[in-house]
Amino acid sequence: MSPYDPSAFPPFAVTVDLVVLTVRHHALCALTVRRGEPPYQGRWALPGGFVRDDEDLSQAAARELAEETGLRAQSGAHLEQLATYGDPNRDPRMRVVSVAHLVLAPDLPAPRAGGDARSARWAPVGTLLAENGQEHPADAAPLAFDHARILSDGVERARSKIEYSSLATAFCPAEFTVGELRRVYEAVWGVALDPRNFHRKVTGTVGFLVPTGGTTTRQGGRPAQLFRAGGATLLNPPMLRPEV
Amino acid sequence: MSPYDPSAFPPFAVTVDLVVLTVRHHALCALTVRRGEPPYQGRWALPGGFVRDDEDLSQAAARELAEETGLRAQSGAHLEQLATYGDPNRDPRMRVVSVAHLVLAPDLPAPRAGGDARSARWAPVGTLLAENGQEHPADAAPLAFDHARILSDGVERARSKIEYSSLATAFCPAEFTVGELRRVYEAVWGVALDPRNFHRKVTGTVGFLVPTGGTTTRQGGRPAQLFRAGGATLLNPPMLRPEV
DNA sequence: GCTGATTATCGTCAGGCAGACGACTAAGAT
DNA sequence: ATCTTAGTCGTCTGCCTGACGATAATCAGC
Repeated sequence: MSPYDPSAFPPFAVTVDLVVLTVRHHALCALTVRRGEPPYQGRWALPGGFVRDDEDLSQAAARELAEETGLRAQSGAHLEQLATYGDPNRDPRMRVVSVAHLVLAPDLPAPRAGGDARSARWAPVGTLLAENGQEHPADAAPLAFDHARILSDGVERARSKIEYSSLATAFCPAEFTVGELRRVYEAVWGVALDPRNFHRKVTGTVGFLVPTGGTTTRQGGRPAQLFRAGGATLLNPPMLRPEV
Repeated sequence: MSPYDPSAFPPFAVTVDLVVLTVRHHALCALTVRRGEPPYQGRWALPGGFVRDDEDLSQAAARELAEETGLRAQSGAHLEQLATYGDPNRDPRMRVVSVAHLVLAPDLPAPRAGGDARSARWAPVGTLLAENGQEHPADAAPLAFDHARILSDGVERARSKIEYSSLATAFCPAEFTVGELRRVYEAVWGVALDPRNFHRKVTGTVGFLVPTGGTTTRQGGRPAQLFRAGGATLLNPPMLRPEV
C-alpha cells in the first residue's frame, strides 16, 4: 500500500464487534451467535468480524450487521461506535483490537446467521451478564472473550443515552404509542414508570414525538394515539432515570 | 505469537492519539506537537504513537502522555478513551487505526516534547478549530491528518462530561476556589455563569467539593475558601449548560 | 347489554431547583 | 479614605417533577 517499513510497528488484526440490543417481551435483549470454532467453540459471543482492507470502521460494522441479522442500518435502527478493546491477551490466538459498535433496533423477526438460525438468537442481557458462580445451564455459559465486558459497556451506554436523547424510539417500530415507548424505558432501565407523568413528559417535550393521527388498540385497553419519532435528537429537558 | 494464518486478515497499524486539554488564561487549550517528518511535515498535530506489542491501549496512551508531556496520569489528570478513527485514507502511508484518548489536565508549566520544547505547545482550541477559509498565519495551519475532527470530538466530550460528572476539577490544581472552578466551566463552555448561583450549586451538591479550611487571595478580591475534589464522580443534579 | 379488567389521558397539588438579582464582606490598589 | 475586585449569603418567582385522583374507551366474559 505504501513505502513504509512494516517492521517499524507491530501488526494488529482489527475487528468490529456488535452489541445489538432490542426490547422483546418487556426485557432488554442482545443478539448473540454461537461460535463454530475454537477458541470458545460452542460458546455464545457477540457478532463481529474482521475489518476489510478498504472499508471504514462504521462500514464494517454495518456490513457485519447486515450479514448476521439482515438488518439495514437505515431501517430505523441506530448504529454508533461504542469503544475499542485491545488488551494484549483478549484473544489467545493473536493480537486483536476490536472496535465495538452499539446497535439499537426494534423488535425483529427471528435473527438469521448466515442462513443458520440455530446459531444466532436473542438473549436477555440479565441472563447474559449474570455473574453468579453457580452452574450455568448449558445455554447460559459466560460469553466468549471479553464480550461480557463489551456487552455490559453497551448496555450502560444505552441506559444513559436514552436519558438525554430520543434514541429510545430506535427500539420502537416506525409508529408507536406512548405506552410502548414507556415500556422501552422500563425494560432498558429495569424500573417502573408512572404512566401519567411519563405521558405528560414525552408529549410535552418539543420535537420528541409527532402524532400520526392514527390510533391502535394492539396493547389492549383504550385506543392509544400513534406517534412517529420527531426531529429532535437531544431531549431538553432530559428524561430522568429514577434515583439509583 | 500463535498458530494463526496471517493472510486471513488484513494487517493494520494501531496508534493512540491524545487530546490533552487544559485551561490557561481563561481559554480551553489543547496540546499540539510539530511534525518532524512527512507527511504533513512542519504541521501541528496531536501527540501520539504506535501501540506496542505487549501493552494495552490505555497503557499506550499513558506512556505517550508521559513521553510527550512528562505528565503522569495519576497526578490529578484524567485519562479516558475517546473514540477510534479508521478511515482507510486517513494516513497516506498505510492503513492506520487510531484509538484517540482524552486527557484533562490542570494548567501545567511549559510542555516538553522529548526535550525539544519548541516542538510542543498549548494552543487555544478556538484557534486550532477555526474553519475559516482565510489565510492562516503560519502557526495556525489546520492540524495534520484527521486530527481536527478528533480534537473537535474530544472538546465536545469534555463539554458534555463536565455537565454530569465532577471532571471539571481535573482542570484545577489540587486545591482550588469556587471562582477558579467557575472559570473552568466558563472557559470550556464559552459562556458566562452567574457567580452567586454557581456558588450555591456547587457547594450544595454533596460529594463535589470538600473544604480544606484554607483560603487564598491569589485571584484578588476577598479571600476565597479552598476546596479539594470530593469523592463523587457523578453529579446529581447535574450542572446545567446554559441554553444553546 | 352489563360488568370488570385493562390501558390511555387529563388534572391537581406540593416540594424542589434554577435563573435573576440585591446586599454585604474582605482583601489589594491608588 | 476610596475604589475595585472577588466572594458569599439571601430572596423571590417560575417551572418541572413526583404522587396520585379521576375519567375515557376498548375488550373479554357473563
